Amino acid sequence: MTTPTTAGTLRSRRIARCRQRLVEVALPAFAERGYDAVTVDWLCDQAEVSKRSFFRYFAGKEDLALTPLNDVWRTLIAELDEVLARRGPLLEVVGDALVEVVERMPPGWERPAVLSARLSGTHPVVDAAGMLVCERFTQQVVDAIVERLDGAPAADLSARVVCAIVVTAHRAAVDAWCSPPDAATSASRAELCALIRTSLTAAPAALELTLD
Amino acid sequence: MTTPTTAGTLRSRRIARCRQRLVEVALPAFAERGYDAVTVDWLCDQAEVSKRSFFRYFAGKEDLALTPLNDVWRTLIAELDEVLARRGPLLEVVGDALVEVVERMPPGWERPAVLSARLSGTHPVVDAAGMLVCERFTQQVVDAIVERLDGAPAADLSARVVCAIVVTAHRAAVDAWCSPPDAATSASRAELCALIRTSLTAAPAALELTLD
DNA sequence: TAGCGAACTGGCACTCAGCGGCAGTTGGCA
DNA sequence: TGCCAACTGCCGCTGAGTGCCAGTTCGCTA
Repeated sequence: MTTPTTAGTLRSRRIARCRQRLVEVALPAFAERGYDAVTVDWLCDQAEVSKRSFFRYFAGKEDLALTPLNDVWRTLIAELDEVLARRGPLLEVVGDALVEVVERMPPGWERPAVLSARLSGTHPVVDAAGMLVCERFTQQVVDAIVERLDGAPAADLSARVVCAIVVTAHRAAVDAWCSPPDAATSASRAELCALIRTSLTAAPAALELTLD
Repeated sequence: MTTPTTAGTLRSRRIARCRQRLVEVALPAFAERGYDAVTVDWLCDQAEVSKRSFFRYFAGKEDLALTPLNDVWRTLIAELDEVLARRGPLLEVVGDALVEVVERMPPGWERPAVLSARLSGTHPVVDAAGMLVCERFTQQVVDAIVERLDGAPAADLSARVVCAIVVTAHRAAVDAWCSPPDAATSASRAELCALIRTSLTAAPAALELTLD
């Protein structure tokens, strides 16, 4: 679903399968019975994984709930070096890279992603965990940019602001994407990519927004 | 510290004093012995408040840890109607309002605020809780703006982006403000306000940041 | 292809955050 | 003065997350 099960050693594939099994059990369960009503113990029972292992695979219950969405950011982080080697306005470079990563998510990613996004919208605890991952992403970008544009004044702040805009555009796009009632079955990733692109291009105009 | 103890009914003043006592005990303890090492039970013991009441006064341990910083956002939220009645670019309006709120925080606010900010920098759990409050702020602004500029295209997204920039500028300013080793005793609120203003005016230039 | 070492695993018991229920208290107000 | 509603403390519970350790499984090397 979120990690191809056909690469690496036997061991790492087994882990990937376990993680995947947990995600597959968890997200529909969260949607049907409620996030709080589904306990980690129950999930472990269902997926036949010990609780101890659960916390080796996931940083916590929220991490599990956000796996599909977080995978996007984690992939982006992993590819940062390559991304930041490109030329052009940072906002475009990062924004484009984000869209590309979404386009490359494994087949079948959409359905859990929608469930994950909805959970994030309704459960602040989950939402917060998602923001944390975005924050980690921002930190990486800032570090890389500061090192790269060593002398530039306020490169640090600029990088932060750019990331904030990208993250905001992404959030807005995902919100819109997952809200139609039939999104879980019909939302396409092309749609999401289009939404992200629209938000990204519309974002700079926000600075002109004036009251009265 | 964070709420004047001289207003409202006897009852509400008692509550305010309890909250304050807890904050006063907690923040230094977190700083000295570590956030995780200080348990809620211990804090309740020290402040002579039952655990049950603790969770009536605070949304959780992180909420307590962030009280000084969160108070800023909560005040801003409370005054939103008045703030959004002003004229001018939204970014300026909201940014200015934020600075004004900081300026009006009660005397002695600085020291716990610094401790709070440091905690937020070192403990992701705390940081996440802080972002959640900012998110709540953003949501309020978005709702108000959408209602106000009913017809405007993408008013929703624009409001989000503006808030994201304000929040980012604030974060950057607070980071810089609390990092000198002697900040806990010497950091002044004028300094913080200046930092926020600088970040806010520098932020729009981020859109121009270009690689190579 | 045997076997060694490292990495992983499950199980158990534990800590701690946070909540629900309830009976007792307190303060606001008529 | 006395009533009512809001608040309080206490008890016990659930569930997330961790530390420990002995057992196993896999990958690698000879």
